[in-house]
Amino acid sequence: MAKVTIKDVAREAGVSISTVSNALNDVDVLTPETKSHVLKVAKRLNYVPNLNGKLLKSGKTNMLGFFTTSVKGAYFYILVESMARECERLGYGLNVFVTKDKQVIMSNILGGRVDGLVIYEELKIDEHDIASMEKDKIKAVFLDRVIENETMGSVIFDSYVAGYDAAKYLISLGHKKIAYISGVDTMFDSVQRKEGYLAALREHQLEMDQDYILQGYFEEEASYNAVKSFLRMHHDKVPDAFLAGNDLSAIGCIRALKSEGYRVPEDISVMGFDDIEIAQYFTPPLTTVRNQIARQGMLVIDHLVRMIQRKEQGKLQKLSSEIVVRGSCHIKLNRDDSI
Amino acid sequence: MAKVTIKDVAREAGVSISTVSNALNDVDVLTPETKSHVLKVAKRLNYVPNLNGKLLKSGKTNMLGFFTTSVKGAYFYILVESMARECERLGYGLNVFVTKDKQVIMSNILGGRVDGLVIYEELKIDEHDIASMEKDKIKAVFLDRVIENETMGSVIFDSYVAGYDAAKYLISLGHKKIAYISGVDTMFDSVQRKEGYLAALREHQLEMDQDYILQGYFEEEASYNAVKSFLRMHHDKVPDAFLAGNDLSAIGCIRALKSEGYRVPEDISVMGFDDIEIAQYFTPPLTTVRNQIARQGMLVIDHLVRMIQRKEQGKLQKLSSEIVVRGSCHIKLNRDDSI
DNA sequence: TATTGTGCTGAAAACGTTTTTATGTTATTT
DNA sequence: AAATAACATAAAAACGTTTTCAGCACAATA
Repeated sequence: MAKVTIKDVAREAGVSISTVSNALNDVDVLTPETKSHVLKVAKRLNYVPNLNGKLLKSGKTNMLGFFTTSVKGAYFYILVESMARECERLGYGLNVFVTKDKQVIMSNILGGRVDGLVIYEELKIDEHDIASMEKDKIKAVFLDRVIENETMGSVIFDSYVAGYDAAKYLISLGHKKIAYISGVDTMFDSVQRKEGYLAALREHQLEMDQDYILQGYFEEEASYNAVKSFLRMHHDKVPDAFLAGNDLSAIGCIRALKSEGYRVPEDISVMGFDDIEIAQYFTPPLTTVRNQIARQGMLVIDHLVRMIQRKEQGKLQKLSSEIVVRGSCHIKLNRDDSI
Repeated sequence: MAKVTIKDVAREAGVSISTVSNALNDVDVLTPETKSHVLKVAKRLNYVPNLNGKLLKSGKTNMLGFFTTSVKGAYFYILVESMARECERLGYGLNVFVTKDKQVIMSNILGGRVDGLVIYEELKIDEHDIASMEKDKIKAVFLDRVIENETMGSVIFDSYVAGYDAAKYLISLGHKKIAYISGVDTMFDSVQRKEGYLAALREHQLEMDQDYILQGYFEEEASYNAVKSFLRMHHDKVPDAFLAGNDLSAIGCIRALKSEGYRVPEDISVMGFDDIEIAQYFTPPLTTVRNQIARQGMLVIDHLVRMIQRKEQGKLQKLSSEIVVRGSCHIKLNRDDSI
């Protein structure tokens, strides 16, 4: 690589290195003629500053990093896209690191390649890592973990409220017997959604039959099987509605219901979470709960930049979600129960 | 940021800077005791090497960059995921830059932050940029642009063959009157698909009515409208099959056909391109042509790494695609035309 | 004319590493 | 026992920048 350095430009222009640097960085101390001459030479030589040298000296990268173990799924591309847009607006570059190797991540974080970072968990950044980041005053925002200290914060979805709102919506349609297709019990969001659902039921004094909690593991197939076997075992207590832990579960559920001869939404309402792309194209189009992913991306970058530039403290932000009404739920007019 | 540097470690361990460096980098020249002592001190101080200093000196980053204007859509996450996996296997980190600012991109590329790069076009990297990259011996692989020189190559999908194969498949089902819903005429892939389709028709001496080429712009709505107005204008020559430029167009097409009273696939076959996630969930499930995206990601990284490590030349690789048979096409038994 | 002030530019230090070369010690050979 | 080889460590140079400070013209002041 026959790189042209600042030295070459200096020699070629017949000035010193510092003069070149000043010209390039708009330090207002040079004669207009000197400056324009230097710039002309730099352009002629196709000079591009070496970032490593630059950063080594200045310590600022104007780069934010997003660290994640995966980018699979619509969640990530919406998130990354919105973060990138916000970064651009604020004059930062965004840098996505996809790796499962914690060592790589930590050395990039602490090695000074980015001014701040966004972290999507799963990779077990433990207390010790957090502590050493805190000690070094690393600015970071977490996406699915609650952290709140001097230099680190979180922007998360309030899944409890989401679950609560969803259940409440089904109740408002007149449903009484609402089953839940649970996700993965080790995931925070999954648990929160279920808790929210349970809270809504409790609040309305609806029966909370243990049989009404199925295990769907956030998967279509597992949910299909769970619903199918439930229907066969419990002819006597078919629910009015199913609230599924995510849209895939809802789809599996609907397929199971159809194959057992039920119509959705005429006979039974089904509601999901996430509003995945498929949701609107499915038959029936899925009523679901949508997280404000793009909003999360925007907020996370804003928060990070404020911590960097204005030395603001880290804080916890919770995002509400919105119900997307489509065609998989139906108003239930139930004469005996009406006022 | 109270950063601990190599100097601090040296002082604390009572040895010189170079000894610390050698210990950390496994240069086999130190007494085991010295080495382990230094490592112990380094760990105790929580020392993490500054990457900028490191890179400045060594010139190697062990990082590959992916430069793109957007990551929206399933294509990107499959691609990025597979690139990341391959990078990990080969001992590189992957770094995704999402920006529309060509300046940022060029300065990162030429500024020495990555050892090599993958470029997704749209951002108009012009001949001048390419030339300066070539001069500096930058290693790069392009994803949707044909480049082949000393240090740069491409891995692209052979859309011409894909279009040809798709049309041929429809012909093999017995269809004679095959309409095409065109995409965006300025996009390379779009044009290639259509050319392939036309070639297949020509080869089988099927009629190539200009009216059979509709404009769908790769959009659902536009395709819906195009098909709808076609059907209303040309009752006399309804096609046996539609080949749509992408799956969204196919979906729009099917909706239009249904709303005009045609059944798919019983009356008319419809085929798409891309195999987007929705395709399998749509009713009817879409028969389509799938690109080997994950394969592309793998190949592109391999190629890049071979250019970097083994000084191989850049080359052009074309990826074939595969037909995914689902439920939107039907065998047409046409008595009058059979042998 | 001698002094001070002003405006540009250049020299040199610094950033945190790696790598090359130098130095000093101990072991080996003659 | 002297010369040499082998080894372990230290010192210094280098990577490409930015930045601080010194220096030099020249004009303005006394």
